[in-house]
Amino acid sequence: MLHLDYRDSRPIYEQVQDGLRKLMVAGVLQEGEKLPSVRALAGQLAINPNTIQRAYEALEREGYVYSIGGKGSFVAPRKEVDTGRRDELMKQLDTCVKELLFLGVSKEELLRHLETAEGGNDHA
Amino acid sequence: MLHLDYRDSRPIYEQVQDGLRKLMVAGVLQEGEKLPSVRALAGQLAINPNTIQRAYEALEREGYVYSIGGKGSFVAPRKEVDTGRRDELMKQLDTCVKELLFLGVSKEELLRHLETAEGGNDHA
Amino acid sequence: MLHLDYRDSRPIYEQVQDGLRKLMVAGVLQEGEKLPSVRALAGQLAINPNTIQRAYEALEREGYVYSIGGKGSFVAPRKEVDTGRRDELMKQLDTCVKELLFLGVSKEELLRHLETAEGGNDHA
Amino acid sequence: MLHLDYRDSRPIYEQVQDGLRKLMVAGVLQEGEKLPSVRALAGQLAINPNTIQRAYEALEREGYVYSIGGKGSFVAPRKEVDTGRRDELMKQLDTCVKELLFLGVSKEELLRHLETAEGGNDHA
DNA sequence: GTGGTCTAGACCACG
DNA sequence: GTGGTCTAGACCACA
Repeated sequence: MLHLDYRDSRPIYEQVQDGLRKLMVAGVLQEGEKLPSVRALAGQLAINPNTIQRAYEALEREGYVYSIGGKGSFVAPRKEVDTGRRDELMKQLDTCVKELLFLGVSKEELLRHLETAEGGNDHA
Repeated sequence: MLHLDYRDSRPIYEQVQDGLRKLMVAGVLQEGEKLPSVRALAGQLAINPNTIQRAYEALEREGYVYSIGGKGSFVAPRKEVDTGRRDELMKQLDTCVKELLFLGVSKEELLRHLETAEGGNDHA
Repeated sequence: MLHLDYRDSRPIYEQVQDGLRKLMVAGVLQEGEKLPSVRALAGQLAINPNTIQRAYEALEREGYVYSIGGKGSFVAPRKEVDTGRRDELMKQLDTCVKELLFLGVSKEELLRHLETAEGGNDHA
Repeated sequence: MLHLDYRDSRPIYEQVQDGLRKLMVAGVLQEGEKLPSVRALAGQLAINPNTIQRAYEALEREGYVYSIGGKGSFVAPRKEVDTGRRDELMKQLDTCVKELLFLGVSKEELLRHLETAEGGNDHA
């Protein structure tokens, strides 16, 4: 379910964080749904529980997840995601597009990509 | 010319790498143009030459720059930029757009952003 | 009457404790008034009676509440609130104000805030 | 320099975080000044470096501190402290004042406290 | 049983 | 030498 690459320079906890975020964005993990327990996911990915914990904490700070001690961690309503996250993504989008245009990708191809991207989440 | 932020969490060599790449994307550094020598740039930015060297090497691996032993480093034709770089950017764009849509940003707003982004490079 | 947020990081018993204290401070629960029984409140909030019990005990330690075995818990006269509580609040106020001033909030703004805050309790 | 209370319910890393923040607010640690290294402070307080690290991370997220890998952690300019921190303090101030008034502390005494509080930082 | 905290000790990237 | 990451294993508060 979650892909880890130990040769990647990005830390493991960040890969877990990004992977889980993607699952939520894709709708695989739905609002209110319980994430695997820290220990369970750690076992499944064969990494240390502390590392998973760290990923969960980061997601909680982003507003993607909320944790209830003794109960588990759950997918938060998307409305509660930190607005700073949106700004960050916008900036990233900008840099990305500029370089792609520079590299010769046509605006049409980018637009086509935008259309394709929208599948995967059924805006409640 | 190049802005370094020592308080940024990103390592210096990466800031140099990204900064130079942006200059090339923006057309400030044009194809075939010679980059400043490692020692010159290091002196100008008051940092260790090793750090500059590392940035140049990374840009060369990306295909943005080519080196001629004893002559220096030069801006490569954009056609020679590693295709992996383009793919990576495309993937990043995709992830970015998906998450933004998920967060409630309208497709119209994204399109508007796309139009705005294209300014800055006036090439064929 | 009492708002519980299961997604809050604060434990439930503390939310109950703070919630009841606020009701007393606001004058909704008046001196001598009987608090709901542990079992009744637990039922109403759909939580474990132990959790309510713990909140009541904490309020009693603070002096906000006194219990009469077999009769229930009652709102204490405000004069009987533990002086330690007052000192603690004073210290907290101090720290708070110092940091706000440090962060550039003007003394005038703080005073304005002070005036606004006093509404809500109409006692001698 | 920093007081730790193991019997306090608040976690150690939070006590360290609050303690350092107070030192910065009081002007004991000035803008740009280097904080003790993670290991040094850990040794001095006789606690684990990871715990200190966590406090530093939290302060960095608040904007009170910035870290440069391999160099150390430094006091950030106060202008860069997260605005959310200010809001949080304002809310805390409000609750505090309301309860103090309820407990019979006169408005005059609170005002006197406000005047007293301002010593300790020489707004550059 | 869960998340949250803490310890002890290790390795790495950075400059 | 520094901060950053990770592991292994422990204990606690909560409900």
